[in-house]
Amino acid sequence: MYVGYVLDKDSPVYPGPARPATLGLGPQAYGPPPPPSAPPQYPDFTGYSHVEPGPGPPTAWSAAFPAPKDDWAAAYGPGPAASSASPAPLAFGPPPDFSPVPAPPGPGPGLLAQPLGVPGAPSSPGAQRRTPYEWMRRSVAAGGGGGSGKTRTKDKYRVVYTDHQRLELEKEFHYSHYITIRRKSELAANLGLTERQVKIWFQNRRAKERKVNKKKQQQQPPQPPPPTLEVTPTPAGPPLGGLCSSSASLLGTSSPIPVKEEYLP
DNA sequence: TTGTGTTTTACGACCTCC
DNA sequence: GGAGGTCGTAAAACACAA
Repeated sequence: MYVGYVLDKDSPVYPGPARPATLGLGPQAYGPPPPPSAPPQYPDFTGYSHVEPGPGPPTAWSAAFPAPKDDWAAAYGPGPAASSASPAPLAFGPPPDFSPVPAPPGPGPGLLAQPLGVPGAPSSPGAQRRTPYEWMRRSVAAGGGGGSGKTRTKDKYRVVYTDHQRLELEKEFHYSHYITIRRKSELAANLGLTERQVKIWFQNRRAKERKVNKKKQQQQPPQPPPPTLEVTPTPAGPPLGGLCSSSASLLGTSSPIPVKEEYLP
């Protein structure tokens, strides 16, 4: 959907493999559909401990992508095996405005200051409390399954993404709930995933977001509907309609959607 | 150790848009 | 027709209580 739009607008967006940090674009402006991303909307996004693979000893990151998926290799071509050889995944970092949540106190600057775990031991086995970010502690599980190319028709159809894969996906999702084609390609290449996986991850992530918001709404006491609700025109059907409807619930704001700079003429 | 509940990948069906 | 959207669901992975 909106392929042409995205493609047309996509080419000049990212001159390099990474989103230019100098763009200074807000989350709301990224992506053709109205990204329902707004800093206050993600109280559960408490920041990520960005485990930088860096030049240090190899972590689960490099071991998680031994080879491109067999059954996807034909459809998607050779996988980005270089993802394990270069720190490219980290070439794109959160934009300067990507700091909706105050970084927890601790060493290191910025959003990702809180250490996920010791590099090389990203699973924090000592952690007892089950947090919403439990996935941050279990990257090792993906070492055997990550990128193994199992499908539902095979013996093991589900793989577990590494912490770093999820981290980058979450960062991208936090930046925009809808990913452009170009960003999807970049992300897939950088993370050693297929574009299909990235797309499905975003779909599932949006579903999760809707589920969480729905639960929150159910937990909140019933509130009288706003007086303007009945006159609010319903946009076209899905995906825009569903998108907007979900976005409305997500955003809860009536502020006009700013047009991202890159999409301006 | 096992049972149970939750979360995470992955897919299919169906829809809209170009 | 193809792409991607939501929605529902299957099943693996995981956490936790008993």
